[in-house]
Amino acid sequence: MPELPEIEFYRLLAEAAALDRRIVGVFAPDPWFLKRGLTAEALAAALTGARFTAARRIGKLLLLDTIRRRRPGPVLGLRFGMTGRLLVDAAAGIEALEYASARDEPAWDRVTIRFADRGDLRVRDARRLGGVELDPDENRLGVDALVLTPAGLRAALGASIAPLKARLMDQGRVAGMGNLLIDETLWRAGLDPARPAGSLTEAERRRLHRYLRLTVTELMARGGSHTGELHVARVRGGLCPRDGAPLERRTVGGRTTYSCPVHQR
DNA sequence: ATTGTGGCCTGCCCGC
DNA sequence: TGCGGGCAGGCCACAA
Repeated sequence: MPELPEIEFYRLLAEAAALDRRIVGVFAPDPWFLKRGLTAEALAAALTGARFTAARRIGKLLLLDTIRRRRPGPVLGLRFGMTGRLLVDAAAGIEALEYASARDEPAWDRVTIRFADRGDLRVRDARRLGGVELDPDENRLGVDALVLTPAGLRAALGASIAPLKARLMDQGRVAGMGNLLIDETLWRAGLDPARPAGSLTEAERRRLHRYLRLTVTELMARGGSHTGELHVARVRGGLCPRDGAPLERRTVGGRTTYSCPVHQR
């Protein structure tokens, strides 16, 4: 599913292929996909005649800045939920998206933004868990996981008694981490996802910070959040790839969680 | 304020 | 072969 690495790929795709092209139309046939009262008409009115000037990302939120007649326009916010993909000129933003259908139906295009040169940018989302909005509140998101500092991590964890995993999933604290990425990170860092977030020692926090950055950047290089070492064993009855112990399968922070009871403490 | 829970949405896969 | 149910999870509303 799209987590930070996938959205960063989408950002790069948009940056490379969607900027500075004049928008001539918007096709948004699914009202459900338009958030915060946005309508297809309002979206078309906001974007027609405009161009994208920059592709930014905070966590899993992709932001496309616009300009029209030299004046800054609204920011287009794209969320991809679990099965969303970004397509520019019908080229896939990412080849194989975990849990996404093997099929690839144009009927799943929830928003299509057409450019004057006949190309287009689309959000294709089978399960409709993503969404589109104008001028999303960027302040609701915490620090992006890729630029999180040790001090930022300490602040994000605080003295909370909530499970470590739940705190890392909270997009208002740390933006960009999803279920797979967090399981992989905590598995590498040797930390129990159910540990109270505030119970980490200074050394453990440092270790978590190091592995968090390491895991995100490495999975980006490997091709996405589903390419981790833990991932292959992330099935019922799976064994820890590090020490061979049967992995524990639990719900932590409301999410199915796999962890190793031997080396994750 | 913090923490936890359930529902949304749909495709897929398993078991009968 | 068809079908029902469980499951996937990012995000949000809501409850305690």
